[in-house]
Amino acid sequence: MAAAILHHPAVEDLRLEGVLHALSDPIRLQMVRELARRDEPCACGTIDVPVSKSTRTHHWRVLREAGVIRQVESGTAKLTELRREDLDARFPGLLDVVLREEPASTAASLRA
Amino acid sequence: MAAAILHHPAVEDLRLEGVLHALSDPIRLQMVRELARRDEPCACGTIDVPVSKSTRTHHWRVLREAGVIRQVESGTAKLTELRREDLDARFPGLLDVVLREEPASTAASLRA
DNA sequence: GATGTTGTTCGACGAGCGTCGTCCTACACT
DNA sequence: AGTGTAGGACGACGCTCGTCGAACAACATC
Repeated sequence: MAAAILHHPAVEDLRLEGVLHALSDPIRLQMVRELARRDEPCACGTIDVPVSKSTRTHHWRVLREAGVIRQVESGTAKLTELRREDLDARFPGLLDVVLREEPASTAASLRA
Repeated sequence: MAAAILHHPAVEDLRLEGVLHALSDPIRLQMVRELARRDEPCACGTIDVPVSKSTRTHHWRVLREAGVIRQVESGTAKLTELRREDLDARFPGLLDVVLREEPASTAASLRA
């Protein structure tokens, strides 16, 4: 791993399409929500999703390159966290929408 | 066209992933923004985007099936409008984020 | 009825995405 | 040193997506 420089887009380079696309996958949405729930940098391996290890790596990269998360290496682990401030600065309200949506709750309450 | 019944998902059936995916394409984003600017049902042919006619039809269908727009036939034309209230009810703030983003403005102002 | 306008349908094509398994690298710990 | 652990790199596979042109359908208008 050799402390490779991980590519993170600058705040002003965040593209709305990219962020929306990154968030439009169920697995990635799950990852982001779990990340938000913890509210502190954590090893990405500790967030489990029903896909293989390499697929997980792929999703983390998509999220990182879209600017949704930030990752820093720490030993063998890779600490991952949401870029809350950056996202809020660039697309105010977007993260709130995504995180407010409880998986299979709002729909049910609307139906009732 | 024979007054075919156009499929529109009910409010409670709107899925966040679907809406995000529908909005993650530059062309569709452009369509939605123009639709919002006009703020009234208008023939979808009057909104021009740099793609062919059939591609346009494709994009309108994606937006409709995701629940972003509503279309009703009127003669040979097809009146199209944003489902503002439905989107605001289901995903409060999302539409605001998408519409606030002026293409190539916020980034520039942040850079300055 | 002939022509024009609006929009759809139907393949087709290339690119990208999500997924996987396997191998590899780097650090940690005994 | 040897073993374990966290994660990446690579190649492959099938599917979906965005795109197009050509042909078609329905209505309007002359």
